[in-house]
Amino acid sequence: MKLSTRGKYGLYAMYYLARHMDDGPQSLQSIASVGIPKQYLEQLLGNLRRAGLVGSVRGSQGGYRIARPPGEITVLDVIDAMEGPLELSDCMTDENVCNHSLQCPVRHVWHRLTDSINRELSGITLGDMFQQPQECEANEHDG
Amino acid sequence: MKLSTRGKYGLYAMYYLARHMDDGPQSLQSIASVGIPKQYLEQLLGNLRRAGLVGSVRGSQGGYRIARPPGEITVLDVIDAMEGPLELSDCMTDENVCNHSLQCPVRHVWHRLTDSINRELSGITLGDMFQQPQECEANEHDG
DNA sequence: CGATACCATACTAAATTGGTCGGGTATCAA
DNA sequence: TTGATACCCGACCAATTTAGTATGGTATCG
Repeated sequence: MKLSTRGKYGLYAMYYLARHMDDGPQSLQSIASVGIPKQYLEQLLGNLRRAGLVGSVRGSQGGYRIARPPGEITVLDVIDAMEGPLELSDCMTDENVCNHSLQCPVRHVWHRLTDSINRELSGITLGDMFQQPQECEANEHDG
Repeated sequence: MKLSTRGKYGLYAMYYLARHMDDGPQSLQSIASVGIPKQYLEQLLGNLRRAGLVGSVRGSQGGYRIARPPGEITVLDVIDAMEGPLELSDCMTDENVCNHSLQCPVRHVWHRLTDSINRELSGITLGDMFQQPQECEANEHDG
């Protein structure tokens, strides 16, 4: 069971924008400098923009900025935008995959797990992440 | 964010074996009858066997049986056996992916989420699942 | 010995992941 | 108006994973 790197990259990017929210629009180049492939990040920022989490300014001196205060954006918002909504199994959303859905004990477990994950992630905002003060690189450097 | 069907199938199989623990070894055929492709399930049961969650009896009249009482097997045991241990990101296990791992706010979020998931899943046993009494088919039928 | 049933490995098609590429469009500044 | 900057967008790609299939083997019972 793994998350894709999209969630991680998206969270890095949002955290970066949260920390630079008073510095004007941040270029893709500068956001990518934490260690994310630039053209890949561009796609990911498109998702964040369409989800309403960041705004963008085109043209020279343009870039991205966070759309709401860091305390009003949760980690769940970011992960949902990057990886799509949490759907542990088809039987959670597709009514006719299973003919006893509502009584299914497996489905019941999935439901509990879904709630638990959503509760945890919606309880952490980008602002909360500032409690852990250090910057972080997205991937390896030598040294 | 999705789980593979392996976790679901594995949980179906374990639940079935838990309910038939006093009926002697259950053949692959009979376990598969809840709606899991037989040869695929065979692989999955191999994982459960190697994880020590089920025992098998070869030969005629053989089959699989649950290795411990249902109250002593958690959903986490099953999911771990089927999908491998929960590893949300490489940076959780690989020390040199990120050079500021311990201070990384993203890593901190991943850590909280990992704990939350493991806590939830280890708090549910196969025995607990009997509280939801109905059998359930693993996939679609007509009707 | 032969039917039953588990064991093991290899193979496959389709989907997903983690990018890359190439060309567009908006904006600013000279 | 032109050119540089920088976002926008869809297509493409290799590698991996997923969800099975196929095939042959091995153990056990009767």
